[in-house]
Amino acid sequence: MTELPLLSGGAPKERADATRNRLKVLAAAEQLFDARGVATVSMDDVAAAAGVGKGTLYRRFGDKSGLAAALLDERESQLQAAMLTGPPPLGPGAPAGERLTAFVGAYLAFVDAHLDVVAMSQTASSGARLRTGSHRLWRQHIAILLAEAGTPDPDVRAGALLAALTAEQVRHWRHDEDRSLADLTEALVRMARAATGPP
Amino acid sequence: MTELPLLSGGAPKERADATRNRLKVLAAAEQLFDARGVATVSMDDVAAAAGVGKGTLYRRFGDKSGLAAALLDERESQLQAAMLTGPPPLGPGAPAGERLTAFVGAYLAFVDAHLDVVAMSQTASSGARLRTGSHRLWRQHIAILLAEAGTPDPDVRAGALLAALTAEQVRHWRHDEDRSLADLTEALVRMARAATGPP
DNA sequence: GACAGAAACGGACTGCAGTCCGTATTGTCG
DNA sequence: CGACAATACGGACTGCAGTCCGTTTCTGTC
Repeated sequence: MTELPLLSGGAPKERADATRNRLKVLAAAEQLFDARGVATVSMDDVAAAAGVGKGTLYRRFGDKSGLAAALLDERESQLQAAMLTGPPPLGPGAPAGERLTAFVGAYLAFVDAHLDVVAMSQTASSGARLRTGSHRLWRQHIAILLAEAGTPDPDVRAGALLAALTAEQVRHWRHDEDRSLADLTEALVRMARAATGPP
Repeated sequence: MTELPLLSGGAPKERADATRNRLKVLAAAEQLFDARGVATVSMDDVAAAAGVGKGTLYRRFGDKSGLAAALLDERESQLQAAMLTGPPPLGPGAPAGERLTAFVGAYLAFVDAHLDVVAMSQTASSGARLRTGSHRLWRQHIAILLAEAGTPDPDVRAGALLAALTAEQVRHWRHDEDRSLADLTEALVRMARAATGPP
C-alpha cells in the first residue's frame, strides 16, 4: 500500500473525474466482493465492472489489499470515533481496564463481521499492514490503556494483542475450530485482562 | 500446502529419482534463498537452478511456502525434539511456567534466526499455516503447559501467543522498531507469564 | 533381462497482480 | 474564451504462481 492522496498534508484536492472513478470503483468492488467472495474476484473484474482501466485502480488503491482497506474505511472510522470520543466504556471516561475490555470486544466484532475483507486488507506483503495508519492507531490506543493500567512493556503487549486479533487467526477460531463469537470474545477478554496485570 | 508423502500413514517409499530431485531442489533453493533473499527468487529460478521441471517442484512441495517449510524442517525438528524429550527447562522435568518461558525464548530465537524463510512459510493462503502439523504441535505444547499451570482457556491463549510470534510480527519488532532480540524476548516472556495467571 | 503398471517428470499453458507510458481530461490564469 | 500545466486515464505489457497432461523413468515380477 502506497500513500493515498487523502492522507498527505495539505489537501491537494481531488479532481472531478478522480472522484467519479473512485466512487464507481468502490461501488463495483463492494458489489462484486459481496456477490462472489473476495477471494475469487480479480482486479480485472473490478476494473471491468467499474468501467475503468486497471491503471486507475492501482494508482488510487495501490493494490488489492489497499482496495479492501478503502472499503473498510468507513466502518473502521466509526469504531475509531467511538473509541476516541464516544461514550464509555469504549470511549473516554471509564477505567483503562474496562476500556480495553470494551475495545477487544468491539474490534473482534468488527473483524468477525467483515472477515474476508479484513483478511484481504491484511495480506499486504512484507508486513505493510503493521505500518498502516489505522493499525498504528489501534496499537497506540491499546498501549495507552495498558500504560494507564501500569502494565509493563505496553507497546509490545499492544502489538501482541492485535496479532491475536488478526483476521486469519479469528477465522481459524471461528470456522476451523467452530467457536462462537461470544465464547471467543470472553476468552480473549479474559486473556487481555490477564495480560494487563504485571508479570 | 498439500500433504507430503512423508506424513502419511504407511511409508509409501520414495522412488530413487524422487529422492534425487528432492535433494537437488532443496540444495538449490537453500543456495538461492541465501544468496538473493527469499522474496526475489521465483519458483522458475529454483526449478532451473535445480535442473528440474516446474511441475516436479509443485508436486513435491505444493507451493512456495511449502518449499520454505521443507527447508526449515530439519531445524524445526531439532527444536521439537528438544522440547518433547530434551533436558529441562525446555524439555520435561521443569515446572510448566519455566518450560513455557523457555519455549517462548527458543521459538522466538528460531523465528528470528530464519526470519525470511519462516515468513515465506507462513504466507500459505487462507490460513493454511494454522492447519499445519508443526503449528498444531507448537500450539498443543503451549496449551498443555498452560493447562498444567491452571490457566483458563489454554487453547485460545496458546493460539494467541503463537500469533504474537509470527514472522511478520517479529520482523516488525526487530526491524521496523529496532528492538534487540534480548529485550523483545524478555518482554514477551513477561507477557507469557502474565497470560499464564488466571484472569 | 524384459514387461507392465505405477509413479514421477517437465515444460508449455493459463490467469492474475502489478507496471508503464502515450493519451485524454480537468482546473487555472490571462 | 483559449491555451497551458498538472493530473488522471486506460489498456497493452511483463513476470510469476500454479496447473495440466503427454512422456519418461523406475521397480517389482516372471
